[in-house]
Amino acid sequence: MSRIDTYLHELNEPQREAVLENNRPLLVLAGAGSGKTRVITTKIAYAVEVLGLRPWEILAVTFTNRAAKEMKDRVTDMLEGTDVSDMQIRTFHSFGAWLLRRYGSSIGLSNTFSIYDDEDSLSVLASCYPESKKAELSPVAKAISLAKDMGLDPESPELADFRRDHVFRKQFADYEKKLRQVGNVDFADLIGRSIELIESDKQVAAMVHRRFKMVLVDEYQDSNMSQFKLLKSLVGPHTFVCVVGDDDQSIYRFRGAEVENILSFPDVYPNTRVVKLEQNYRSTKNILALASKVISRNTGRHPKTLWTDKDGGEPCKLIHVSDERAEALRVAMELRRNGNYDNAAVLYRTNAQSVAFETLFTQSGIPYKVIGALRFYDREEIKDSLALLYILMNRNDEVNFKRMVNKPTRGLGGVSIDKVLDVAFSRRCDPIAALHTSVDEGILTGKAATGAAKFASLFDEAELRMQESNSEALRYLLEESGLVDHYKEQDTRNKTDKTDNLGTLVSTVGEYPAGKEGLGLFLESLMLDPTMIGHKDPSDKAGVSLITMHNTKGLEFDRVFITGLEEGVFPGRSSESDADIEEERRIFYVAITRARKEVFLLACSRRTMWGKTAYQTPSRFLQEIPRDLVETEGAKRESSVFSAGYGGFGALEAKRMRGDAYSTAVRKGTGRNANIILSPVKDFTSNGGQSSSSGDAGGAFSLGDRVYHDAFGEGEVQGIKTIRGKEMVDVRFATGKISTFFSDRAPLEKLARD
DNA sequence: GCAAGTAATCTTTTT
DNA sequence: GATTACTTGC
Repeated sequence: MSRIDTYLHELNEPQREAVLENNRPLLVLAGAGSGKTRVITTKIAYAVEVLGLRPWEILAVTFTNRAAKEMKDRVTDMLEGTDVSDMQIRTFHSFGAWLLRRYGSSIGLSNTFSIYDDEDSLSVLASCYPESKKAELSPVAKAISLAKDMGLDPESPELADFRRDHVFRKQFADYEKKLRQVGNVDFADLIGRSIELIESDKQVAAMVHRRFKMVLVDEYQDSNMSQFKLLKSLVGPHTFVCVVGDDDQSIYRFRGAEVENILSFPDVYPNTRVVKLEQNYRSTKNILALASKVISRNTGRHPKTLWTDKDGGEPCKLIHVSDERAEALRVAMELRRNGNYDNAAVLYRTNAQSVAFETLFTQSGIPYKVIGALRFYDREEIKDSLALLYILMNRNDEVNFKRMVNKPTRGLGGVSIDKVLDVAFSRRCDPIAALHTSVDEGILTGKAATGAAKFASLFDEAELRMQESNSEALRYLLEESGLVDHYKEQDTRNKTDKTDNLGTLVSTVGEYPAGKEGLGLFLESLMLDPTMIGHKDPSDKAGVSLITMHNTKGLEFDRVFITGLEEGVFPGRSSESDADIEEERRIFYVAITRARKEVFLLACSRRTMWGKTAYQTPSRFLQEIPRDLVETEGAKRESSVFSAGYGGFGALEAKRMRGDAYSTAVRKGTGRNANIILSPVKDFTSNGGQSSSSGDAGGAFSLGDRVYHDAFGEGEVQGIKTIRGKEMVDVRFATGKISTFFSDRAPLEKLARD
C-alpha cells in the first residue's frame, strides 16, 4: 500500500470525500476538532502524489503564522522525500508581501518597501495633521484600517454609512496619499494592493493563474472582504479552489471578518460541492454537549450537528470564587492535584487577566508559559533599530526618519526637522539627502548641523557595510547613532535589558543574506511574524499555557480553564449589540471546544480592574447553561474555595485564603457587618468590601443552628465534622442546596433561634 | 531641549 | 495601579 493510500485510509468518509473532490469549487464545513488540518494536509499530499501537481503550483493560505508553520511542517512530513520548500503555505498578508515584493513595480512599488504596523500608520496620519493630537487621530487610523480591510477606498460611497464623520473621507485620502508618497505599505495594503496589482497588470494575473493550480484557504470564516476579493482575483478559469472553515468559530469580526464569506461561498461559486465534517475526535460527550448548548443560542448559522463516539467523561465544572486571586488559587489547586501541567491551559478574554495567574504560579512554583502576549518588535528599542534599517532600505521613509533623526537627541529639534523636510519637499529629494543639503547650504547651523551631518552619513557608511553583512551594518548604525549608549544607560538606571535585545536583533539579522535583499527578507518576516525572534517557540516550553481565547484557535488541551466568566469581562465591556454578543458566544464556543477531557468555568464575585475593585455580575453565558450540564461549586457571590477543602495545598496558600477580605468582613459580626449581611445582595456590593482587620473567629456552630448566607439566604446546620483537624459544617439552604464550610471562616451569620 | 510633573488612558481580540 | 503621552517650567 502506498503511503497516500495509508493517509486516505486514516480518514472518515466525508474527510475522504473532501480530499478526493478536485474538480469543482469545494467548501468544507469543518466543526471544531473534526480533523480539518488533517484533511487539508492530506489533500495537498494527494495533489502532489496522485494528481501530479508540483509543490510550487499549490497555494495554501492561513490566518496566523503558527497555523502556516504547522501546516508546512505536517506537509513536509507527509511528503518526505519531496522538496516542498517552494510550496506557498503562507498567511494572506505574507502572501501579499511576497507577491508585491516580486511584481509590485508595475503599480509603482519598489521591492524595498517596508511594511508599517498600526503604530507606524498612526504616525503617517499624524504627519498629515501635525496640529492634531495622536489620541484624536488614533480612532481615525483604526477606522481607516478597518475600512481597508472591508475593501473600501476614499472614493467608496459606502464610506458614508461606514463613518458618519464627513472629514473622514478626506483624512483617509490624505493618509493614502502620504503612504504612497513614502513608498511603503500598511498591513491592509498587503492585501489591497495585491488585488490592485492583479487587476491592473494582465501579465501578473496570467502568471498567477497559470502558476497556482490549487488554492486552499484555511479558517475561511475569518476572512474579511478584502481577503475575499484577493482570493477571487487569484482564482483563474482553471484554478481549483477550496475553502475550509466553521462559521461557529468566526471570532475576528472586529477586524472586518465577514462570516458572510463562508455562508455565501456556494452562491459566489455556483457549482460548489459542500462537505460537512461533523465527527469530533477531540472532546468527550460532556464537553461537546456544553459547547453545542452554548452555540445553539446563536442565529444565522450553517446547520450542523457535531457528534463524538467518545464517552461522557468528566462533568464540566462551574466554580464561583471571590476574586481573581482566589480564581488563580483554585486553578492552581486543580493543576496541582492533576500534575499534568503541559496539557492544561488557562484561558482568558484579555491579556491583562494573565497577571493574577502569573503572580500566583510564580509564587507556588507552577511552571507556566504566557503565549502570544509580548511581541518582540513592539518594544521601543526594537522599533528604533528597525526604523534605522527601514531608512537604510528606503531613504524616502519619512515616518521612520522622523522617529530617529533626533533619537537619541543630537540637537535637531522640531524647528530644524521642519526645515529639513521643507528642503526635501522643495528639492524633491529624500529626507537624508535633504540633511546633507541643509548642512552644505547653511540652512542648519551649529549643533543642528553637526548632528544632521552625523546622522545622514550613518546611512552612507552602513550601506557599504551591509554588502558584507547586515548584522555589521546594524551594529554600526546602533553604535554610531548613540542608541546603544542611550539604552545602556537606561538599562543600568531601570534594570531593563534593552541592550541585550539589541544584541539579539543584531545576531538575528546576521542569519539572513547580506545586502538589501536579505535585509528585506528579514524585515518582512519580522513584521509578519514577530514571534520569530526573542523567544524560541514558547509553545514548545513545558508548563501550563496562559493564553487568550482568541489565541487558542487551532490548539487543544486535556484540561481547559475558562476564566473571568463575568459581565464586562466575558462578554467584554464593549459588547453592545446582539451581533457583538453572538461573537462573544462564538469565542466561548471556541474556548470550550479546545478541551479534550475536562472543562472548568470560573467566575469571580469581585475583580480589581484599573486599580479599582468592582463587584461582578456572573456572565450571561452562565445563565444560558442548563444545570445538568455542569457541576456547580461555590455560590453566585461567594467563593467555595473554603468548602472545597485545601486539597494538597501547603500552609502558604491556606494562609493566603484565610486573608481573604470578604470572608473576614462577613464573619466579623459587628454592627456594620450585620447590616451588610441582612441587606440584599446588591447593597452588599456597594460596600467597598475592603475592610480588613481579621477580627476574632465566628465559629462554634451547633446542629440545627439557623444561619444566613449572603447568596443562598437562610439555611440550617445539618452536620458538623472534623477534617484534618478542622471543624466543618454542612448547611442545607432553603433552596435545597447543601454546602460545606470551615466553621472558623464560614461566610455565615448565625440567626437567633425562634 | 529636557526633566519633572500631570493627565489620560488602559482591557478586547491580530496580521 | 501603571504606564505613557503631554505640559510646564527651567
